[in-house]
Amino acid sequence: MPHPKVREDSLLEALQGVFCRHGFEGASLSLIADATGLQRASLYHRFPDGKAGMAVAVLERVLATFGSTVLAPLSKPGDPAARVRQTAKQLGEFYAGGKRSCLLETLSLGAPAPAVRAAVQRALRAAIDAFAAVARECGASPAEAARRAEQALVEVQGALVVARVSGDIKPFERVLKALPERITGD
Amino acid sequence: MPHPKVREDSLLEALQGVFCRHGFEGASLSLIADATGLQRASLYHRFPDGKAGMAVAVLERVLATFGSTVLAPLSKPGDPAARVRQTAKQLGEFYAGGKRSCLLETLSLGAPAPAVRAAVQRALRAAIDAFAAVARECGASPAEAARRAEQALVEVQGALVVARVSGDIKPFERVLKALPERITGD
DNA sequence: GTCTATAGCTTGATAGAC
DNA sequence: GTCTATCAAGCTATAGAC
Repeated sequence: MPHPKVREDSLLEALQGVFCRHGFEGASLSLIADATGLQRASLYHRFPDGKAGMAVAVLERVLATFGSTVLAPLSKPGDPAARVRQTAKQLGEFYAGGKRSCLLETLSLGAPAPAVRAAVQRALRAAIDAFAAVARECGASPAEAARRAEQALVEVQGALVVARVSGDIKPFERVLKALPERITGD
Repeated sequence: MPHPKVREDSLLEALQGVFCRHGFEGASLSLIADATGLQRASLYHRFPDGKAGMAVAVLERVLATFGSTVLAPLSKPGDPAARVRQTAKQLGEFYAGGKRSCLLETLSLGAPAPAVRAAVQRALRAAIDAFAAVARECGASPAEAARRAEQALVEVQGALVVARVSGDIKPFERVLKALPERITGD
């Protein structure tokens, strides 16, 4: 593809926005066409598997960028607490300070295609594993590390939902601030 | 209405299930008709405002039953911690042990009608206020009580999302177990 | 690689018989 | 109060020109 009208990256970014705001069933192709600037037929050329293929592609790209930006500090050397603080900061940017919903939530609603479900689960697993690895470094047992990582994910997801419903991002900010101690165990 | 084919209560219960699983945009009238056993036209007779009216009716009914069962222990006399424990137990049943999503989450996705948005916000506010009142009884300042109540809601919502994505209800069970100390402050 | 055009179905909602 | 029948508009997806 020498001259795509819309580059892969901005295409996926626009797709992400729509899936983020409307979920899988709510993301109609008209909405997607408007957001991407491509016609329906062009979208099917880029994503032969249709809407499900678009969702999987978005999830895979998010998993990649999420890993290389948000989760990257977690697997670097240095003080664990400082690394988690850095990741908390990245999380704040990734979710636009709490104003953006998480694809794992929005794309898991309804009856998504099996490929979408699987991609969502992979992404959640990756995030949990990354947090758990840091907790282990802090001396937690495997079971305890998993518990802390899951709790961290629970709080982030919950804060995003509460923020969407209430319009109040303060709970999200508090969750991010408390994130390091949730992982290190104080 | 002397002889409705489907009684108001079971009608709303079926509606709740569909909105719960699919959200507002994903809950099509065909899905709703199948779940309720009524034809589309009959649904419009019962809910002249259409799908938005159905969602609001479900939210109002849930707010009522939620208040009279789940939140009721919170406003009774007696040991605050014991009352929150009772509410945690009720929460577990209300959300089917973590296998059922929360309407506040599913109905806030997409671009719901203003009336739906408002009903969702009212319900969230009622839950937060009920928890905050107990926290105040335990000696928390208004600001601290609000913080604890919001944190409790955040954890419940987050655990339900994680449970839906991963199929693992253990984080939800842990959240319920920790709920009393979240409110009382230990 | 993108487009216009269209197929075929489903959507939310209404009209009117019973 | 529920139904069948229907509407216009929306939907996902495809065909084929450029």
